[in-house]
Amino acid sequence: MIESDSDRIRAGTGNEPAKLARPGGWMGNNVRVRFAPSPTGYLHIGGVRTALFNWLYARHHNGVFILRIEDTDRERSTEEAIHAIIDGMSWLGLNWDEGPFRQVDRLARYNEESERLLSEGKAYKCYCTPKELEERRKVALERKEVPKYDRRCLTLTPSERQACEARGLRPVTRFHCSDEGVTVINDIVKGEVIFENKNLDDFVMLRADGIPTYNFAVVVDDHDMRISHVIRGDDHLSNTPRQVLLYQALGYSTPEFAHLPMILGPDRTRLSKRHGATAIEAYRDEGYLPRALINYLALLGWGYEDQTLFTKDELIQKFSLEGVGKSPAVFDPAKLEWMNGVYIREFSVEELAELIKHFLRNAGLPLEMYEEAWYRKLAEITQERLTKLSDIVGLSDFFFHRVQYETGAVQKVLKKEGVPEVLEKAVEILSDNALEFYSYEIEKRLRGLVEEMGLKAKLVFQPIRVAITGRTVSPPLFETIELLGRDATLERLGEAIHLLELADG
RNA sequence: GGCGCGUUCGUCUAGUGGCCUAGGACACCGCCCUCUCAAGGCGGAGAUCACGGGUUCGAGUCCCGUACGCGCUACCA
Repeated sequence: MIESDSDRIRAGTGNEPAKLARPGGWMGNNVRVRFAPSPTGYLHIGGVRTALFNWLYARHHNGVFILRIEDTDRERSTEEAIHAIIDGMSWLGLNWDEGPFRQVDRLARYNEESERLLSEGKAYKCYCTPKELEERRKVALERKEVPKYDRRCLTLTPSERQACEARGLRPVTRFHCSDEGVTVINDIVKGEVIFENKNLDDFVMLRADGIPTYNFAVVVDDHDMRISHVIRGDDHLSNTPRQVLLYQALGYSTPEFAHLPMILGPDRTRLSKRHGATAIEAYRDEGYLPRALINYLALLGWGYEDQTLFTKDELIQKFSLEGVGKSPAVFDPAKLEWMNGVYIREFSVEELAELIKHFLRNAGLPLEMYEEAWYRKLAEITQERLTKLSDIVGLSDFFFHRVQYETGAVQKVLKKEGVPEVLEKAVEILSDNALEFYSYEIEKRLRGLVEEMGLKAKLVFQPIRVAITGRTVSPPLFETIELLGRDATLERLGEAIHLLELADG
C-alpha cells in the first residue's frame, strides 16, 4: 500500500496547492472523506475508530479515502508520530487513496486565502501578545465574564499599526466573526444543532509565524480536497460553527458533517494515555489481530441489528452513518479480548503457527530447537487457549528451557502422598521402547496406570503435569508430553523424583 | 461561568408511537463436558429505559424542564 513513506509524504509538497486526483467519476459518485490526525503522539484507539468510520463510509460508497496529516502544531508534531500513523493504518488495512498530505506543505495556500480574507475585510491583523491575552482572559474569568477577544485590533489605524510593527510586534490574523444571527449545523449523527454567532469570538486563523491554526487549515484543506463528508469526533462539534463561518466568508460550499461520539475510558472521560495502552502499536505487540480490533471498534458507536461478529466486507456492506449512535461509549478491553480469541480460533494451524513463532522469537526463545511440524502441533493444542497471540509465550515457554516451578505448584501437587510412586511408574511406562511416542499411545498407557493404581485420573495426571511443565495449568498433558519428547520428559520426571527425595531426607 | 452534546442491564448495544411482561453480545454466577486451563453446550441473575412534567387511546420511542456526565470556550487539534 505504501510505496515509500517519504514519497507519499512529499505528495503534497510545493508552493502550489497539492495536486489532487479527480474523484472516481466512473462510478458517478463523489464521496470523498478523510482521516486527519495530528501527529502529536502515537495513533490511538479513538483515532483509529474515526479512521475506520471514514474508511468504511468511503468503501461502502465506492468513494475516496484521504489521509491528511494535520501538523500545524509545530511544537508537538513529530516525524515519528507520522510514521506511527502510517504504520498503524497499514497494519490495520485501512488503505487510503490519496495522501498522506501534510499541512506544512500547504502554507502558501493558507496564506493566499488569508490574504484574500484580509483584503475583503473579513479578517484583520492583531498585535496583542499572548501574554496580554492571557492576562485579559484571567481578569475576565475573575469577573465571571465570558473571556472573549475584545477586538481592540479590529479598528487599528494605519499609523497605530505601523507603531506596532516598529515595536517589532508580529501580528496574528484573526477572522472577524459576525455577532448577528445563528449558524445551523445539520449534522448527520447529531441532527440539527444551532449556535448563536454572538457566542463566537474573533479567533486566530493564522499565527504570528504564518502557520494556520486548526480551524482555518481544516476548512481550506477540506475545500481544496473536495471533501464531501467531514466525519470526525464530536469534540469538534463546538468548533464547527467557526468553520462554517469561514466556509461562507471564503465562498466555499460546506460539506456534510457527521460528528462521532467519543470513546471513553472506564472513568467515563475521553480515552487517553492515562487509561493504559491506547496506542495501536501496543495492541499489535500484544498480539491483537487487525480484524478483531476493527470489528470491536466498529461496534463502538455503531450497531447493526443483533450482530456482533462482522467480517471486513460485511462491515463495508452494512455500515452507514445513520446507524451511528449519539452517545459516547466506554472502551471495554474484556470484550476486545474475547473477540480476539474468536478470531484466533478461526485460523488454520499453519497460519497460527507462523504467527506464534513470531511472538516466541520476540520473547527470545530458541525457535531452532524444534521443527516446522512441531510448531503446527503447538498451534493446534494452544489455539483455543489464546486470547492474545502473546499468550503463547506464557503457555509454552517451558518447552524451551528447564522447568521453573510455579510458586505453590510443588507444595500443592507434588508433595502429596503417593506422588513419587506415580512419577516412577510414569518413567517406567514412558521409557518403554515399545511405546510409540504419540499422544494417543501415551494417553492409552497412562490411563492404564490410572486404572492399575486405582486412583482418580487427576491424581495421576496433575503430578506429571507439574513435573514436566512446572505448572498446574498447561496445554493437554498427552500432547504436551509428545511435544516435549521422550528424553526431555524422562529427564524432567527424574528431576522431580529427585527433588522429592531430597525434600524427604 | 458561557455555549454545545449526551443519558436503555456493570460494559457495548437492539429499539425510529402499539410486535417490549425491553432483545442480543461481553463480563459475572451455576450446571454439563473434562487430566489442568481453556474452548464448547445448557441455564441464571442483571435495565422501574437518568429524574419530573406534558402530548397521545397508547411513550424507551415525540415535546419541555431538572440533574448528572462529557466536550468546546488556546497563536492544541
